[in-house]
This record gives sequence, structure tokens and C-alpha cells, in this order.
Amino acid sequence: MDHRKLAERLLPGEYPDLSFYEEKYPPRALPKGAEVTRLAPSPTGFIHLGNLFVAIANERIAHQSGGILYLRIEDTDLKRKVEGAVEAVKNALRYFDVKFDEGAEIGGDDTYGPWYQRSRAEIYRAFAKHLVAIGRAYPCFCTEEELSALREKQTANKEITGYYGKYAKCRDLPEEEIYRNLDAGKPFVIRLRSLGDPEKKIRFQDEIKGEITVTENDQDVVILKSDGIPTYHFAHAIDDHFMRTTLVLRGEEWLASLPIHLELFDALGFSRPRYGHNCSLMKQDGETRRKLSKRKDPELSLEFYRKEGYYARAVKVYMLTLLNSNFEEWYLKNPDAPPENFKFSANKMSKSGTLFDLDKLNDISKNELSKLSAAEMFDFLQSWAAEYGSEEEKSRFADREYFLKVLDLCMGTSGKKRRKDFVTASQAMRAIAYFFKRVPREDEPRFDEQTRREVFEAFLRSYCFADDAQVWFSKVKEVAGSLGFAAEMKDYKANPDAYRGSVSDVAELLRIAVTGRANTPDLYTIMQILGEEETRARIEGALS
RNA sequence: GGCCUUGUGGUCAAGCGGUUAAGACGGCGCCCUCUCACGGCGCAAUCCCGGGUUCGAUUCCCGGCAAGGUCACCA
Repeated sequence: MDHRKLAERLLPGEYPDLSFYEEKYPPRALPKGAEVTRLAPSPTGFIHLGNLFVAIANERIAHQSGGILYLRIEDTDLKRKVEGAVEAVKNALRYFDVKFDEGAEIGGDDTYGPWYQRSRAEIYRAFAKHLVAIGRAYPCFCTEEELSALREKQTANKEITGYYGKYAKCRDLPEEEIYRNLDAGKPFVIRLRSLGDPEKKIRFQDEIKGEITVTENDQDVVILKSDGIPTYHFAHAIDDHFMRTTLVLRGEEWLASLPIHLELFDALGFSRPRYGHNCSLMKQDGETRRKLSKRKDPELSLEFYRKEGYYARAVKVYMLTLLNSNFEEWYLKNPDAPPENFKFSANKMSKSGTLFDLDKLNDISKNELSKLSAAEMFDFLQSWAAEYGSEEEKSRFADREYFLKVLDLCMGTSGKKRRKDFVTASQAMRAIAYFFKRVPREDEPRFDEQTRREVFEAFLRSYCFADDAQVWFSKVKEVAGSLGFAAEMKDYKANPDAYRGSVSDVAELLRIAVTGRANTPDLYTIMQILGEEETRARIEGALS
């Protein structure tokens, strides 16, 4: 069999000598230890938390080592292509602080491009041709029907499915038959001629999982599809070699095809990159858990977090705590340090699937937001509202001074103790709504109409806007005392039956009248912010 | 089913031959307190199972079991 002749027939035309590519994409001039990592999504435009999870790990490893993170688009399957997807992915990741140095639509150094696999057809074909020419690849004329029939037969016989060994029908087709098929214009794919033995185990050092055992590949996998476009596996080997990736950090779902990739790198004569396979983010699904999926979990799309108004840094911090087991402890000790200062390491990444925990994210969000100044919070809320807020919410930002007073109170920015009332932008906007409009009562008063009337009238009689907090509160106590409520909590606790209630009950009635809720920050300050007129109006309104 | 990976409280997890088995989230209780939030204190709750090895196994070995991943001209 003349392999060179076959190669020429299969992939006719002049292709550059292979050394041309080695020179065109030389090893990167980077300091020792610098890692080149990448993100290689297919352009569906849909990106969820699981993608962000790996993205952050890749970003940290590249940038903390003084290396490069690039974005490659795996658009070899046109069925998956969605318009505007690359922009969407880029924007979503940028919001969460994942910045690329090079890649599709990034505008960095283009030496190692093009970044869309469809634009790299020539390179793949040159190497496919080479593999055919050296006898490591061959054309396969099997139809989809034949292949699925084969699969069914194998399944029925409880054999391993696939195109391998004795089942690789086209592997050793007589030369005349190959050319007869070609002459007849039969469509074909190009398959790798695997030399692997599935009985042989390979020990492999995974950057995350440590030492793992894999079986040699013996599948004659398709490397070039009938339309001349490479499969993922083939494109991966060529791209990660020529883009000079040092560490392929990807989801665990790729572990099963690692043997294929290993054989491909070897067949092509490329040195292998290091690999790290990280566990996927799981979701509780009834009794069991499963990895996050695009189809089933739209609520875990990144868009969901932006809509809710999660603070980007909080999401990042949460991802980091899941990603590196010692991050949380470090962050607890260095609460004010930028998370980027943490020394991230691949081997500290979790080996088992992690359940996503919204409670934990919410807790981190509270803490992160409580670190902001009132002005920073204002900016954050405003930019969120601009995109996702209602008209009424957007209008609240007109009076900046007023808004800042509200935030100052609700965040405790001028007090000794910080409050942690805010979790997300949308929740914060709801929580402060009563400062901007009269809201429907959320909590029901626990005393009857008559009692409330007495309390409100007594309060209104003595209320004076100019009072300071202490005087204000002593007046509330007086109101309480005069109506049979205990003015001092201690008295009430000592003898609850002697009173109708306590000052706290009186305060609660006033609080509900003014804000619609039983729980708010300091009532005195709320009244000061609302102003005398509005305060009186609300209490009077509660009487009718 | 084959192959691979992983099994420490409800969740994320530290520990990897001898520990009262850290810590965080959540839950519960108490304190602080005009309510809430903050803060402080405390409680409940964990080493998948069975065999070895060992004076001693959560930790090492073997075997189960369970969960997850994967078996395409998708990535």
C-alpha cells in the first residue's frame, strides 16, 4: 500500500511542510514556570456556573504564574453555533473577573491564532494528511447505519462498543477497494489507526487527581469528519500543541477520552501538555445528584446571577472556596486582601463532585457587600438597576444624597458595627423600598385596633423631629409607660403578666406603621431620613 | 454492562497510623438589644460496609457497596 499516494488522493493539494507550523507557532517566550491555559467553549452562547468554575481555576493558574489565558472557540460542530455567542461568553466571564490575554475577539497578541477552529482547517488537514502518509490514519467508508448496526450488535453480545480491532472494517481495506470507493464518490471520514492495547494500563499523573490509571486507547477514532472538519479530539491535540498550552485544565467528563488524546499526541509527535481534570459542580436532583447541565439547569446560567444582582466578587470568592480547599481559611485570616493574592494550586482542587450551595453563596455575598462603602454600594445598585431594575427602582437614584443616607443606615457604615442586610442587588432594592414609597404592610401588628390607636396618638403628641435619638427613645418609653406597657425590658421580663407588653412592642407597632415591617434598622434614624412630615403621615395613615 | 473517578456531620471540608476528628454554611438555644442585622457564647450532627496489616486504623491493603463520569462523523 502506497500511503503517500493515498494521502494525496484523500487530501489533494500542497500543504506546508510540517516544520512550517513548528516555526510559525514557536514555543512561547515566557518566564520559567509560567502556565499557558485556555478556555475552549463551543459557541452555544450558553454559559453556566460550571463553566465559570473551570474558567476561574484556569485564570488563576495562568495569571498568578505570569502566564497566558486564552480563549479558543471550538466551532467544529455547526449545529451548535449560535449568533453572538462569543460576545456573550466573553461578557459573562468579564463580569466575573475572568480576563483573557489572547483569543477570539480579545484583541491581544494574535501570533497563535486563528482562534476559531473553523479557520484552522488547513492545519488540521495538513496533519491528517501526514498521518495517512505514514500509515497512522486511513479512510473509512462506513455509513451511519452500518455503525449503529455494529453498535447494536456489540451491545447485544455484551462487547465493548466502537470501531476497533476486528470491528474496524475499513482499517485494512484492500487498496483497489479504497480507490473504487473513492472513484464512486463515496463519502468518507479519516480515522486514526490505533496501536493501543486495552489490556495495558497506563499510570498517569493528573494535576488534580494525582496518580490515576487509564487504559490504552484502541479505538480507531474519527479525526476528520466527512466534511473535512476535525473532531474535538484531533483539534484538541493540534491546537493545544501549537497554541503552546502547558496545562489543560478541564472538566472531569474528559477523563474518559484522555487515552485517545494521549495516543494522538504521541502519533503526531507532539510532547504532551500536563492535564488536570476537575470535578464538576453538582446539583441535587431529587434523591440523587448530577452534574450541572445546560439543558436541565437554566437557573444556574450566569445570567441568573446577574439578574438577581449577585455581586461579582462574591460569586468569585465562592467559586474559589469550592475550588481550593484552603482558600476559605486563608480568606478568613485575610478578609481585606484581594482574593487574587491567594496562592492557588491545582493539587488543592477537590477530587470529588461538589454540590452547589446557595446558602453558602448568600452568606459570602452578605460579607462581601458589607465591605463596601455606601458610595460603592450606590454604584453597584445603580448599575444593576440600569439593566434589570423596574422604572420605580431606577428613579430612586435621582437623589443621591438621600440614597446614601439610606445606605449608610442600612449598612452601618458610620456606626461601630457593620450591618449585613444585603445579599443581592435585587434583594437590597426590595429591602429599602419603604424609604422611597409607602409599601404594603408585610408584617401584621400583634395588637388590636384600639391599642394601636392609643399608641400612635400618644406618640404623635410627643414626637418632635428635632429630638436626638436618646430623647426620642425616652419619649417612646414614656408612651409605653403611660399606656400600661413596661418602659424597661428588665421590668417586663421580671414580671410579664403585669404589663400589656413592653417598649419593644410599642416600637414594633410604630415600626410597622412607618415601614410596613416588624424588622428594620434603627427606627429613629428611619424617621429622621423620611422627615417629619412623611413620618407623621405614615403613622396617621396607619390609624385609618 | 465495560472502563475511569470519588466516598469524613444536611452542605463545603481539614486531618492521612495514636486528635476531645479543625473550621465555614445551614439548623437549634442563650446573651446583647426598641425589632432586625451585627457581634459573643453554646448545642445537635460525620469518618460507606466487611475483612485484613498493626499494640493501635478515619488514615495503609484487599473485597464489597454506593454515587458520579464516559462509552458519536457532540464538544
